[in-house]
Amino acid sequence: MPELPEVETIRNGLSRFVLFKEIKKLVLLDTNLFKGAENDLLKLRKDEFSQIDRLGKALVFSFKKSEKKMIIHLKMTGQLVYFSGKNLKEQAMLAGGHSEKGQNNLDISKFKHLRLRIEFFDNSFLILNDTRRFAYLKLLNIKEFEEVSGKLGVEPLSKGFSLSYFLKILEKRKKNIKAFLLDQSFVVGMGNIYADEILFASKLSPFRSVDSLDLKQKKVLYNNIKKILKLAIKKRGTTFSDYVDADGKSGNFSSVLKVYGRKGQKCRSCNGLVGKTKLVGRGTHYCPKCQN
DNA sequence: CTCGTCACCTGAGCGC
DNA sequence: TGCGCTCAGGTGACGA
Ligand SMILES: [Zn+2]
Repeated sequence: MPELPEVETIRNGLSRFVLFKEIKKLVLLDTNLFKGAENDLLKLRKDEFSQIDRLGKALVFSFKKSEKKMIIHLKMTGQLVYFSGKNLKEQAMLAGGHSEKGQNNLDISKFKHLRLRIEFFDNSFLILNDTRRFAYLKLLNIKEFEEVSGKLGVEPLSKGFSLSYFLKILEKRKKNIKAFLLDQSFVVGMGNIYADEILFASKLSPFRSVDSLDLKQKKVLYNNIKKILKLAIKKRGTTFSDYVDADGKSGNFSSVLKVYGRKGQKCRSCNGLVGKTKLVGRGTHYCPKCQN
């Protein structure tokens, strides 16, 4: 899935294209995506998206008329792609999700796993493509939305994520440190890539438990969570090497990756090799020499 | 509480 | 070519 920096990049991209455009219809192409009543989707006709927010790794669409919130979680392979509707081959705009190799020519025929199409009256449209079909769309009323958001941890780039708060949630826990970073009920937004990168930057072994960290290490970890996520957002995510935004800029964090996906390659900080193991159910990349 | 495992799905890559 | 296996950016349920 896109992790926090990717979702933030998607949010920014989409906000430039789909806000305050009159919605024609939402065409559900895979009932796996949305389990609610399809009639609720039809009710959005002639409404408009008024705002797009990010909640952890999910996108939250608000409407001009409807009180409901539309939540889209892209999970592992979901993509949101905007098409202007004028020239399918040239004016498509990858506004989100993982880009795949050879996908820089965004002809719609390249998207083989369409799950949703949101059509606007000006003939532009947004598609949701998702190979593995883990992505979901939910339409929630305010109460349901607050229930969902209430279960999530703090936003790491918000004011609420203070050092003292971080130290507090680390207290009295024996959880594995990587499992802690991945657990969305403590701090949202980190996934497998950034957890590995943040632990490397902090010179902390992914095998450590939370209660083994001293104060200095906790501070370093805290600072790196913010630093790495901010840098990744600045680079517009790890998975956007083919992405070109409205200004024609492309960017990617993948060139900055230190350990993720670099098994067997030379560590960027020492002369050792990047190792890989399975930890808390996930492939985990680390440098055994640099991280203790 | 914390961990491991499985499930949800599909496709890519690799060894044979 | 094809088969079987492992792996993949996420998350939730279940049992030890
Ligand atoms: Zn190293």
